[in-house]
Formats: sequence, structure tokens, C-alpha cells
Amino acid sequence: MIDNWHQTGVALRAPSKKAKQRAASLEQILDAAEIVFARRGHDGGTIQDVAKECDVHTSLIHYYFRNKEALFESVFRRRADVTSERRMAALEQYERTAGEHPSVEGALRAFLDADFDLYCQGGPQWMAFAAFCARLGHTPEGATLVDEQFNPVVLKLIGILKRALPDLSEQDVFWGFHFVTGALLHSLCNTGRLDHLSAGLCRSDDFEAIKARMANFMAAGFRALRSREM
Amino acid sequence: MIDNWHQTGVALRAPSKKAKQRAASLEQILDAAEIVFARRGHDGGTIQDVAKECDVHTSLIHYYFRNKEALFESVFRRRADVTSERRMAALEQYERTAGEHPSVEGALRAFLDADFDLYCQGGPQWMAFAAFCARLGHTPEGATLVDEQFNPVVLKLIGILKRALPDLSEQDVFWGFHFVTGALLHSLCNTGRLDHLSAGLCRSDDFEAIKARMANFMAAGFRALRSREM
DNA sequence: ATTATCTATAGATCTATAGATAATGC
DNA sequence: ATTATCTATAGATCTATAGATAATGC
Repeated sequence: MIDNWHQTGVALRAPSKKAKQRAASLEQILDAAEIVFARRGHDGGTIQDVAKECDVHTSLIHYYFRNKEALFESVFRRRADVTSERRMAALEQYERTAGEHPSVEGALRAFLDADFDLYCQGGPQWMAFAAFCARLGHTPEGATLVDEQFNPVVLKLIGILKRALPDLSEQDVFWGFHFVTGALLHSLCNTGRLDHLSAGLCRSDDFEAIKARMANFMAAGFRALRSREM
Repeated sequence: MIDNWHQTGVALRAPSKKAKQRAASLEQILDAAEIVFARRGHDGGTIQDVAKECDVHTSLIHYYFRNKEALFESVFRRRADVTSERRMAALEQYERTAGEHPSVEGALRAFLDADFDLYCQGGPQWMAFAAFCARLGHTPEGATLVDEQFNPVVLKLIGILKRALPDLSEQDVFWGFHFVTGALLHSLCNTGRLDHLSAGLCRSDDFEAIKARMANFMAAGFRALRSREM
């Protein structure tokens, strides 16, 4: 929240009580929807669930958001720009420091860590957003939304990867990225499967552990594809 | 279908017309449900969709399957044993041929290829089953079902991986497997994202291309985790 | 007589809207 | 006067069942 209204000469009105109320309600509803849709998916989560979660009446949700689709998309849009801009900035920053010879691992680290840090340190709502996006990412309908939002950043990453791996075919770069995406989305989903499987040795919500391993693991994978071609 | 009824002495009756009808209807319904749930998920797919898909009335579905849950689970159970037994057999076969020194890549190849071959060569219903399982695998509710079915095979794989990587910590083996699972499920999901991203260069339903790369890629990842520990 | 299939419908959600009421704004 | 919130309810699904009808079995 930026309160620039009392320092500009242009007499921007102070936010009225109603404006504040409105903003607060919008946020409450979006927070609740984020949690509900992250937990139960687009089809499993209902407007009634959302209403219960934030203790308002369903009609208020329709008052602020035309319909379920609009609510769903608003949940995505509220944070989508933040994440893609952060990733883009991290990639550009990495490009500058790496200069002529970027490394696969460096590029992946920039791309992935920007995200993981946000989800780890951003509190439970960002965590819910992560799961929300992950579910979105592996439905065919959701894929369109995700594509539009993240393709620019992803293509940026792929560009750097190509320069880091000049002797790798373009297909292999895409397939490698496909594996990275899968592992990332599965991690963000946080299904708890690994917890059972490892008998508690690993917790699937331990994003720090994932962050510490993933770029490293995947970078080696890309390099191995290269040797496969020869 | 095994028609052992006319060669045994124990006078097993020939399947009556009704029995055949029953079997055919069951299969039709399961096929349709497999396609519907694969496409729209557990919550998005309805019994009405299934009925329309195979051109029977919804009440017939309730006649053969008590309720939606039972139908859903039957879709899973129909093929689950086939896949896990195939994988188990492939892993045991690999263990025998590899002897004292199994390799990461060999183990992964046995584990993954058993699946991919089935999905590639088993026709469209097996393809639908793949997507069905993938969606199951990244919901928290579905995870329980998947766990019960596949944990034995997965633990078998993990056992071999541990012997192939004696100097890798147990945690790292599990995290590596976590990444493999993610990439696999994402591939089976077949969202079509890669098609757009690569402007048609790669098709996300090209399981042959994935099969050719995945074990190789992931094996290198595991080895890289090892070097991280030192 | 039994089993497979369909017709009709109850009952439970769920989304969405119209219209009433309460709170703020000018 | 405008905006925020709630009440009440319409209308569209969706699951599930009861009971009728059609086909096979003995």
C-alpha cells in the first residue's frame, strides 16, 4: 500500500472508508479463493467454500467478481505479474553478471530461486498461490492462462540455456525444460506423497531442500542430453 | 479374455449371453469414464458426461457401479495391477542382469520404459489411463490411492538406486526420485504447453521422445547430487 | 425367474440474480 | 446518493434411487 495521496500536489483524495472497506473485502475474498482453489482445484472448489472460508455471503463474491471464472482468474492475476517480473529480473541480472559464458546451472538457479524464495518467505498465501499455479499448470484449460503469463520469462530462460549449451539441439533444450517444469510443478503441488514414501525422512513442503538440489540436478541432466547426441 | 471354460474338465459353464453383455457394458463404461476423468479430472468429470460418452443412461452406471467414487476407483483398479506388475518385473529382470553393480540409468530405464511402452503401444485407452493417473498423482486425495498401489514398486526402485549410488545420502535419493516423479507425471498429463512454447518443434504427446531422453537426463541428475554432498 | 436397461423423479448442491437493508459520502 | 452487504430465491446441474420394461435363462 502506497499512500502517496498526501504528498502530491494534485490533491488525490485520501482513501475513503468505503474504498478501504472495498479493498479489504476484495483481499479477503481473494485470499480465501486462493486457499480453496489451491486445495480443491478449479472444479472441486466452490464459491460457497470460498464464502465460508472468509465468512461473507456468496452474493458478496458475485458483487465483486462477476462469476466463478472471473474470481478464479483474478486469483491468478493478482500475483502473476509479481512472480514473472521477479523471475525476469533475476534472469537479466544473471545475464549481466555471467557475461559471455552463462552456465546452465546459473540460469536455472536464477529462474528457480526467484520463485522458491518468494514462496518460502512470502507466508502462507504465497504458498497457496504456488499450489494454485501448479494445479493450473497441469490441466489443459489452465495451461493457456499459464502460457500467456509465463512464456516471455520462459523463453528468456531458454535463450540463455541455448547459449550455455551451444552444441545441444533446440529440441533437447525444450525437453530438458519440460522435465524442469514437471519437477517444479510437482514440488509446488505439495501432495505429501514423498513424506509417506520416505517414512518422514523428507517433507514435500520443504522448499529449502528442493531449492538446494534442483538447479544442480537439472543442470547435470541438460549436460547429459548433450552427450547423448554424440 | 481367457476362455479356459471349454478345455478344463471341471465343466465351467460357457459365458452366457448375459455375462457377455454385462462384461461388454462394464468395459464400455470404464473406457468412457477413463476418458472423461482423464480429460476433466475427478471433480470436473460427471457421471452424465460418462453416460453421454458411451451412450448409455446414467442409471445403468449406477447399476454397475454403486456411486461416483466406486466408478472412479474402478477405473484406477482395472489397470493399476498391470502397470505395477510390469514395472516390478522389469526391475527384477534388471536386477538379475545387472548383478553386483546396477547403474542409476539402467534402473531408471527399466522403471520408466516399462510404462512408456505400455502407454505408447497400448492404444488410446492406455494413453487416457496415463493422463488419469497423472492427474491423480498430483492431488492430495488421489495421492493416497497412488501410494497404496505403487509404493512397493517405487521402494524397489529406490532400493536399487541406493545400491547404485552407495555414497549418496538417503534423502538425496528420495529428492531425486521426487524430481523423476514430477517429470513423469507432467509428461503423462499431456497439457500441450510444450507444443506452444516450442512453436511446434516438440509435441508433448511424443512419448517416444521423452522415453529416449528421460532416464539419461535423470541419471545424470542423481550423480550431480552426489558431487554436491562433497 | 433373473438380469440388463430405461423412465421418471427426488433431493442435494451450486451459480447467479433481484431486491431489501445497512453503512458511508457529500 | 452511493456503495457495501445480506436475504431470498430462481434455475441449472448432478448424484442417486424406485419402479417399469425388455431381454435372456432354465
